[in-house]
Amino acid sequence: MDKSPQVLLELVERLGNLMRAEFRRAGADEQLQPVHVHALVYLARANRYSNTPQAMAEYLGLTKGTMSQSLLLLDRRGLIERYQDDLDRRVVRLRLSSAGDQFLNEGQPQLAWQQATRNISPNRIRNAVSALRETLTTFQSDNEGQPFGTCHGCRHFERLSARAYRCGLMGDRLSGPETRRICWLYEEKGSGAETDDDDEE
Amino acid sequence: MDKSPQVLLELVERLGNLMRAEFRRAGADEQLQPVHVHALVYLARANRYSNTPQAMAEYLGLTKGTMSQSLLLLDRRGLIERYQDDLDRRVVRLRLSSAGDQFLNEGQPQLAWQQATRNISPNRIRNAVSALRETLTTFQSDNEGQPFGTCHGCRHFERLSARAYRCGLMGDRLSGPETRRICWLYEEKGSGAETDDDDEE
DNA sequence: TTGATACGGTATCGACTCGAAACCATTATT
DNA sequence: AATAATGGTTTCGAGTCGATACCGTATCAA
Repeated sequence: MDKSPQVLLELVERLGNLMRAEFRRAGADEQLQPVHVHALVYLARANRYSNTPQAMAEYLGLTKGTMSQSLLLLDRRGLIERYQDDLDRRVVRLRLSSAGDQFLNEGQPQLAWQQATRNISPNRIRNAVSALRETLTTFQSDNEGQPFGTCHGCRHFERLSARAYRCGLMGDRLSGPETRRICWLYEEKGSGAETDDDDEE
Repeated sequence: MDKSPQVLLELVERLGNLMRAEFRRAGADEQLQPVHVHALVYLARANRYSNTPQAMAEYLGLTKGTMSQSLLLLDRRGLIERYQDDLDRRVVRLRLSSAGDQFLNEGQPQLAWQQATRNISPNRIRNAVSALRETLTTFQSDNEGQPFGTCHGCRHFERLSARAYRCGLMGDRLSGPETRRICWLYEEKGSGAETDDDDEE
């Protein structure tokens, strides 16, 4: 019996804790809690379908009520902007304000992590990524959570031409950069979880 | 420029969040917050030098004040026991009560994780462990955090004979199982962080 | 058209987290 | 013996978080 999975869990948790502490530090100037920083980071990475309170709550593992609270605070602080969706007027859409954008660029919450991985070869990192990604997928399909992936590897992704893409589920055309953002509607392509080296280019 | 480190960070955080949610679920019956469950898990793994509020706070990334609160709660719920150290009467020592032990065995907070890693080969897990461990070490030496390792790989570890061990720092003899518990006083052996396959046997 | 129902989001409540700072014993230093 | 350092506790206030009730909009069925 191998105890490595246990050890891996310990490491993920520990690193997660440290990053949370790091986020706490990064948000201290602006009086932000770690979860707020995390929300901003998410928002900076989310695509057009995923910038709603609901998707965000799902991603961060919070209830919509709690999420609403946090968004209220971020709005008060002027770090995000809320606006109504034209098609469905129940839906609120979110975007970083320029202040929020600036906060992320200046505070660099993820810098400490970049530093921490500096000694590890890209190859080893990629391997770790692939292993953890698989773990995540398994975990989520066990617990019917939302997947949250990028177009690359999504079953709805369609390539129209060399540089034109499209989401088959929503029917929209997508720009190249947009295909690399986090999407709520992501669904694994094949049935078997075949992930060989599907990082990103 | 490779974005893998960024992706790795995202994964670690996401998995960390999910495990936190899992801990929340596991503790719901007993009205425990995730951090309480985590504290119990830590206590079950800590060695004789590391079962104090201070070490625990360090490990979980909390201040001693906050830790004191959580311990109060766990004590009230009868999941841990506190007793005084004989040598230094300022020091409080902690142990799982039988109820706490039972909670961990029944609730199996880590089971979901075990499940999630079932499809990944031991070898890939070991590689991921090694990469993350190195990241952790670098991160900690960047931020002067406590290392928290096991005897294996610690500079104070001494092997007296085939089956007898000793901590050179504290001068105590250690049983085999005890050398595999988490220790607060851990210090990396060499100067270069050479970790090839130093998991555990 | 008109309900009934589902859905996205907000408001309120209570238990709890968390850092900061003050505080209390005990131990170490001088 | 006085002073400082150390391990823990207490207190405070802002905020998290799930649960629940609630509001407005959309969808579905007659």
